[in-house]
Amino acid sequence: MVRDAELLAKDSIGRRSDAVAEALMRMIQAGDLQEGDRLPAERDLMLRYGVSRSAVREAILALANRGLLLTRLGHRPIVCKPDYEIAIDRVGNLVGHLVVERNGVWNLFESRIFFEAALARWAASHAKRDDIEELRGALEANRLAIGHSLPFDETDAAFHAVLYRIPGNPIYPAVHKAYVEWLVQHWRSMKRGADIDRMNHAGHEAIFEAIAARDPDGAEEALRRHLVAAWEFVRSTFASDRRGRGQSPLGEA
Amino acid sequence: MVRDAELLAKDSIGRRSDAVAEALMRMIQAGDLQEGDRLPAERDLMLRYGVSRSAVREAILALANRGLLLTRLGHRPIVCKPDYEIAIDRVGNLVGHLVVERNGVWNLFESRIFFEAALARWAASHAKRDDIEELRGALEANRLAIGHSLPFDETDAAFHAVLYRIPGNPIYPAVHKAYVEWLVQHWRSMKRGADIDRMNHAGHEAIFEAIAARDPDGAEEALRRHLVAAWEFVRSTFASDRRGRGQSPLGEA
DNA sequence: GGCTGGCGTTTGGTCCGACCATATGTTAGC
DNA sequence: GCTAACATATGGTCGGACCAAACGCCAGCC
Repeated sequence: MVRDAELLAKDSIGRRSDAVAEALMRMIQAGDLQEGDRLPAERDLMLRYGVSRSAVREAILALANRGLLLTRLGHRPIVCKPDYEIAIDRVGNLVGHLVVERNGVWNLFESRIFFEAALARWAASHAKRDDIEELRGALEANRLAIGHSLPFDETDAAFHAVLYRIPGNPIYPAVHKAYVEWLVQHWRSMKRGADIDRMNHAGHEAIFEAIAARDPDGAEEALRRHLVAAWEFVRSTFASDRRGRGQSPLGEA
Repeated sequence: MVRDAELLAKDSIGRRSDAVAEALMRMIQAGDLQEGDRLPAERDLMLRYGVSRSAVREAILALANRGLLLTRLGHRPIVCKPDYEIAIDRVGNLVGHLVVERNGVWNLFESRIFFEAALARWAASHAKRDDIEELRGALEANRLAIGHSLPFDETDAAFHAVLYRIPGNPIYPAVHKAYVEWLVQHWRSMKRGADIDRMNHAGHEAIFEAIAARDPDGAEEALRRHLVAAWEFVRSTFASDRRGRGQSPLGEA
């Protein structure tokens, strides 16, 4: 029994469960608990730290809420080092609350336009030949899916995903995934025809052409046009949230 | 007693506490519980929903972890609608885990350079006269703080903050706050002289001049130079995390 | 011998009742 | 009228009990 060695500081002022959670977090960060390892059982921990099971449970719950642990009934909790996607996932439910407020969805979408415009510019300046080919492939797949809503949406997202992947920073694909998840709810259940698909595909094509032509300004403008058009088409689906005031994503030009 | 009306679905499959949490969340989202309102007492809720106090507590804890409730000992929990800052705050502790891994800090900083470069470009294209004046004021305050580490850092952050504020999207200032919080730990306790301050101020000045001159390309390049220089100066402070492979933020030019 | 089924063990999920610590409101005493 | 002690409300902790899902072991069957 390592009880004495791992005793909690008795003078800690906060909740016991916080102290336990911190102790566990230190163990994880220090590497005593590797990713995939199973945590000691609740009843063991309560002996080890000299607290009740309630405190242990609340600590485990807190870490699970932060994505550091994965709990299943009947299983010991599993240590689960979070990646950027999980990190953004955790904040996802909060975003759900934020977007209900005035302009919430627009703010979110505007940030996407802003970020993605910068990505398009970057791609036009720095994309390697392989990147361009990948983009071309995604564009072609998108073209073939015209008229089939579900596959079109998937290839649509895949095309944009390439843009997020090109800079090589693992944070960006996670951001993209977050945008897709948070925004997709707002144009679900939309009946649309192949003409809309064609419009979007044309937008993708213009973006691709500008990037392939190494034209940053053109790439950014094409992307802004594409996303703004998509927004204009879709914003009728939620009457409660309008663009309202705010600068146009296309600028004053 | 409204017990019957608010009974939980008995056929719910997950944990009881999750069901309670969801019920509370719906009440918050529906506006039955306004921001600042106090939640019913735990003992009331356990009667209302017909579950034990443990379940109620775990539900409250989960919502508190997500930032929807603010709990104090002896007080009833207070409903606390999260803003973007809180949302990003919640994900903050996770980032602490992420940056310890290889290139973690660099990935984070690179994303900041990327985002802020786009902000500089935007400012050069769209900043209003008031925005420019605000930027000029921040620059001047920064100049006056040269040689005084703490005030200089503050005015430094304030200068950059103006860039995040100019587009008018409330998400961006929250992102800036997050960057500052996450990255500041990595160049804390750095002894530096006024010459370093002068270098950073010169960087700010170059950014301001380009924005004031309505030169997007120049603004972006000045900002990249400034941040990359700051990075190069600071990265010696943590030997375990290097830039490693990855494209230069200045491009191949 | 190998697969399969059942049974006991482990372990998380829930409940109950009690007590403690802190904050607030109330009242008795000066 | 002000202050201090008391009562009340409320979250935090505890210990024990039981339930349900998952796992592991072992016997029995093909």
